[in-house]
Amino acid sequence: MESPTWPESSQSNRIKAIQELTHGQEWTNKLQEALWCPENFESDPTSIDGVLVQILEMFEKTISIVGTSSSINNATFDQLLTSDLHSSASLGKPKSENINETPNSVIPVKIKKRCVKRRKSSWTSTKVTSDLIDDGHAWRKYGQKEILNANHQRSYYRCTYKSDQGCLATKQVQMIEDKPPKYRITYFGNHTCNNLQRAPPIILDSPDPRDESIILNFETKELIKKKHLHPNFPSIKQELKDGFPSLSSLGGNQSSSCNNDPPWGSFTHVPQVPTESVSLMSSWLDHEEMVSPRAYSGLDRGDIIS
DNA sequence: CGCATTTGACCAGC
DNA sequence: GCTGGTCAAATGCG
Repeated sequence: MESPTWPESSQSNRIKAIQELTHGQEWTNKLQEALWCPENFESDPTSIDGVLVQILEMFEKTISIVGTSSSINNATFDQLLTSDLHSSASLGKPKSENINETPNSVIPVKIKKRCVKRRKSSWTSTKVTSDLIDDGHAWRKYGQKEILNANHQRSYYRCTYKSDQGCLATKQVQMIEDKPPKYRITYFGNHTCNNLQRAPPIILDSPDPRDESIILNFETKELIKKKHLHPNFPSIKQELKDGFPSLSSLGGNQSSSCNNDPPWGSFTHVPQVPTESVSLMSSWLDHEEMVSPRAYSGLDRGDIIS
């Protein structure tokens, strides 16, 4: 993404924002170290809380800085957020639809069904989890495939509101281990659909429910100690087929939210004693084009695509 | 009847 | 040509 043009009056704000983001990156690295090498923090577990607080403060400062900048109004910001989505949406249109714009061409459905455009580079987030819990979004399964060198099939999900609101968010669920069950969940794209309900927090792989964990609430900036799964989580139907559970309940016909937050909604759950690899903040912080103050501020961007 | 899932086929990228 | 991602008809379910 090309960097926006910043008027001189906003140049200082830009510098401040970059400084805050740089600090945030440092704190995120510390958090990553805490997740991957918890033994380094055993002597002072509260330091993890401190790191989280620092990250939250970074977000708050950056949001306020950018928010006061007159160089980017809402329309520009929305355009920056969705430009790639719009382009990919147009690219992803079935070939037949484009052809239909040409009056003289009539293609039999069976001959040329569609034009499948693969995503090239979009916002992604990957996590490994042993719990197939609801991530707060409504997903519809649209495919399942055997993957080479994988013991289990991979399931493909897209946002339920894709047809309604053009939301292009998708995710893939791949079982990578049987015992204990372990799944790699990869999210693609940001939710652009508009759903008023908030997403419940995502629980990142906490195989042992007795584990004491922290919920990071991006809205209230509260650190919530928890002992159990979030009460809002529905129980997961364990419909096993070929050793792979149906994720229908995970996808959520329940009161799921489909707002424009990152897939983990407004909460991020950080196990204090991670037992599995987690690629979370670092993965989406790497995609600078997706780092958006409004994405964190919980503002509704549902009217971006209509 | 409407919506979600299943599954074979199609298609792009490598 | 192979592989993975997506489509869409068929099917199932509430």
